[in-house]
Amino acid sequence: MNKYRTHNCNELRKKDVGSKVLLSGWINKKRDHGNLLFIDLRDNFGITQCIIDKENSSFSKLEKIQLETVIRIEGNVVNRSTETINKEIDTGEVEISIDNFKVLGTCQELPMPVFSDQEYAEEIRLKYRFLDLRRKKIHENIILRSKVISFIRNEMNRLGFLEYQTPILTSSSPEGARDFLVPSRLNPGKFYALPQAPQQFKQLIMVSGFDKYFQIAPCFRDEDARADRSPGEFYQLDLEMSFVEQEDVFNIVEKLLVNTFKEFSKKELIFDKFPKISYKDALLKYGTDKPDLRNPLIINDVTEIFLRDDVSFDIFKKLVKLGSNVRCIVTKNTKNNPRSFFDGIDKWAKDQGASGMAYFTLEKEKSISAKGPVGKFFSEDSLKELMKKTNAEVGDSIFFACGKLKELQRITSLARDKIANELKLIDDNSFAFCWIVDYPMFEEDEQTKKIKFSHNPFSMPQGDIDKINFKKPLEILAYQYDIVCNGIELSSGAIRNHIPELMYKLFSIAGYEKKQVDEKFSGMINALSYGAPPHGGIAPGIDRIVMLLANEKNIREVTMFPMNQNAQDLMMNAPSEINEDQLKELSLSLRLKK
RNA sequence: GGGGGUGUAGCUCAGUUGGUUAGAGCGAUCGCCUGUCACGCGAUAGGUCGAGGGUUCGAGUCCCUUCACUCCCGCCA
Repeated sequence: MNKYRTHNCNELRKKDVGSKVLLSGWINKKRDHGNLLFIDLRDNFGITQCIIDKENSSFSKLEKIQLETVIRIEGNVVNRSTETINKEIDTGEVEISIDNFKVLGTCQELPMPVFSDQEYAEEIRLKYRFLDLRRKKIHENIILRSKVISFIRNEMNRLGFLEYQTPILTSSSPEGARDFLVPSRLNPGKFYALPQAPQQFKQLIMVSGFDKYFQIAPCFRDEDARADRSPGEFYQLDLEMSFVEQEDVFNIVEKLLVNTFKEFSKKELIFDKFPKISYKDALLKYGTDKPDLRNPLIINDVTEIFLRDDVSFDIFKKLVKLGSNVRCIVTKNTKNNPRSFFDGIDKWAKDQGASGMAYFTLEKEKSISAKGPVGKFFSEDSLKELMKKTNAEVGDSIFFACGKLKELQRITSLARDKIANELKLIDDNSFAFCWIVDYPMFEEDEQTKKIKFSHNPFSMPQGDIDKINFKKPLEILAYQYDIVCNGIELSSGAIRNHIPELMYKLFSIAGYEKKQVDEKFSGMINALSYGAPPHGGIAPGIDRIVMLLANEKNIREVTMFPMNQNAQDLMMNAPSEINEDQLKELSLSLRLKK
């Protein structure tokens, strides 16, 4: 018999009454009645109430013991009387009458309570993460994460994928995020980079003939954190397939995600078959390439209305002449909303750095008119035209924003969320997935005006290769796609370019000479020259999937040992200084800014 | 790099227009209590009001600087 326990803390039931048991766990809570003491003993599995009275010689020792001390309890399982049954816990019909106990791990006064639903400052949670992780919600999140990963592994195997590991110490790549660098002792002055993703390796795996690859892969990017973005490291379900087209990847990933989300969440999936939205359409209708499709509001471009002579809204008209656009959001049947709702949106838009949002409500008595501060500037004809363009009806309201395209997209996208939240149009009990497709291969760098890759340089351009017009690179679309769920970007992927000549051609447009490509991507370009299969893949973010399933807004709530926003591990004190000998061995010297 | 928010007891927070000795709940310590499950009751200890400077007769409160945490922008193929 194990010397610590015969049962865990969630095991004992009515049928066990009368048996002698050993339980080990943490003291979750004590209720001391002076002559009678209740102890809630907790472990990973649950809670069991234990009880001892003054007759017992251990009573006074147990009475003094700190919460969160680890003890072993020896006692008898006894029935609880009907009125003392606790339905909140699985073991609530019984309790342990304590014979004796033993301290297995002492506990000092706690820096933060474990048994509490209170929220704590992250600083203290991260410093004492081992205490924080004992708390119910986050403990369950981490277990969920494990189960999700294990489920995904099984599904991938079932779908014919095999898991292969790829190197953690690899080479720095010029495109993309900032690399984490690791100095090489054996090669003074040279550095490894931690992989931003196993992108090149998974393509090499395809060239090596393995057909279907996946990996729950750690990825490292030295970029600033966000609520949904860990600094430093995160995990992707990295996958790649040979001899596939875009649709083949879509079919596999849709199946996988639908199964995973149905397995682990009770929320409704609005679409089993994910709608496909082109990048261009997404920016117009939603102002962003990661739209929340639970939100029914749609953005319309109505710039043309402001070129009409019977519209006299001069502020917008002037801006339109100077190259601005006007876009609007229609809210259904909001004619009776209070003035404060409309002004609130306008004020909010100003707080977001926009020049505000104009609005009016469509009304009809004898003729159609617009009611609101700027309503008088619109003729009935122009209103009819507007209604036709936007599907607005009498009783609806329209919010307008005017600006240069990028800024306009930003503010209308935010406004779409804001207005929908105000009107409670978003059903939080559902998941809305979509594909964003047809990303442009290239884009213009706003500052340098140079052409650069807009996403992944290894993506395959769309269309017949012989007919691609390289003279107009900004018009070339790529077989590049993203998955978005509830406004969160879950993954991006592509059909890859496996043709070396085409690769050189595309890199030359982005300003790389053949020699540079050979140097920087020698492994890849070399491999593509020795018989590469057409291939493609995608890499859904594991942390974000678990975040959605756990209904959390912050990625640290589903990460066991996260770093803080400044990329520091407060528990392990990383990063830390290293000594002179270590530096010397690596042929490094520090040049710190003062 | 930039913008917003927060910082008061071990933890979560209150603290009015600048005005006497900075408070509460939880936790800790001590005492009382035999059926609780957020047990109850009483007492005690516990404070560089993030730090530095300034204004003032007087600063937790106003001003300046700075630090930490957090959210956002930039960044993240």
